[in-house]
Amino acid sequence: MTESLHKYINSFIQLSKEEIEVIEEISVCKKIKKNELIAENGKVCRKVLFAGEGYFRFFHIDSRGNEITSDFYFAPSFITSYTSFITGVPSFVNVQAMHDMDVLEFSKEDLYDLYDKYPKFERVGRLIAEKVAINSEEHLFLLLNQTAQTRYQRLLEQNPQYVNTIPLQYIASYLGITQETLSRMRKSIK
Amino acid sequence: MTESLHKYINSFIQLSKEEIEVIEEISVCKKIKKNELIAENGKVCRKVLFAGEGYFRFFHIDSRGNEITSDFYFAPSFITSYTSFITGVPSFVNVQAMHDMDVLEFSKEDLYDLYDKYPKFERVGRLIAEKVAINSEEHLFLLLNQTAQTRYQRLLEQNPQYVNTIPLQYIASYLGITQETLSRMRKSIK
DNA sequence: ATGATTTTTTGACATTTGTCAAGAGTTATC
DNA sequence: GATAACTCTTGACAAATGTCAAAAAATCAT
Repeated sequence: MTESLHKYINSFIQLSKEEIEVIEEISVCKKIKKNELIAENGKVCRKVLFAGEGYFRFFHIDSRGNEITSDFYFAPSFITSYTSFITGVPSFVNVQAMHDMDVLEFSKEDLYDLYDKYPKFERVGRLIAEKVAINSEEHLFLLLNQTAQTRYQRLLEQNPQYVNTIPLQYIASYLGITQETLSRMRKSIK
Repeated sequence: MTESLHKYINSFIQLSKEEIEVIEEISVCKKIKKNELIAENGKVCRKVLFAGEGYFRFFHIDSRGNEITSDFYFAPSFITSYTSFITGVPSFVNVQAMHDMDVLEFSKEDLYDLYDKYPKFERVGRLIAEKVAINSEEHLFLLLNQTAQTRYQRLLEQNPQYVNTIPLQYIASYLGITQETLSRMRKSIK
């Protein structure tokens, strides 16, 4: 598991032996159950997880009581309710694990300590924030510019290993359409 | 102008005299004309601007030749084609000034130098990246969860000083609807 | 395996939104 | 201040998507 984390961090910055040890020290292994919420609407999220495999779903309940899936995060990645973690405001999204899985957990305090003590980790923090920003920007761009059908096909192409296991209703709200429309769309693609 | 920049940076981190001087040294004052593109589709964006007043529009041309406004950025703020600036990939959005205005320009090289030399600026970089991420996340959330009408009213409330001067067509595509639909919506609100 | 639960598909119909075209209003320019 | 260029509104109609209800298919738990 820590193996997977190093590989991930190494994909954007080189860490020394010491730095690897330091981050290992503050990480806590956890087992997460399918459907478990790692961040919850109304609660402040004070931790970040690192997942080496599997994926997470971001969702909330809209004014009419429907669950709306706003995002999927595919491993390897850090996962948190980003806005809540950063600002300390209660999360408006729920973040849900879609599988049983092993993760590494980091507390906000430990992470901010790291930022203070090691400029290198401050940089890691910046790079990850930039990654999140770029990801959201792309998601936004796709939502505004591509039809639901194009976005669905893109999701299929980019995450073939997962997409066919995601319940249709989740994908539909992620695409901003109803389940029925997605079902019909799918049929017409074949 | 630099005055306004310090005030802005100070709103999230305290800078020393030296640090203020350093950032002044690498900033270049520029005059920007209304409608000027500060980042352009297909071109790599290697600079960040700081604007003390006014606002910018992010847009691109969709597959059918229509201009789609994907975002507005209101001063005070740093402005760039974020994804292109960070990744070095050609920008997919155009970023357009909506007024004549004065801005400060920073080159990528100078900024990255600053990151290397001063951990404090590395942190500023992180905080700004986080701000961008949070902003996109919120925009995404609104797009997926609120009706066009709610989003329009929200835009009105949050930026009353600008919204009534933004051409309707820009706002409409930002909301993901047509100009005609927005016009009818507006009528029904009154 | 079998019944229960969940997920997906389908149909009929209502509603929303888009499209196209024309006209009214506004703003800029000479 | 008249003309042109742009922006906004309106109407009639078409197309896309949503809603509700029910059936079919897939999955889960005992």
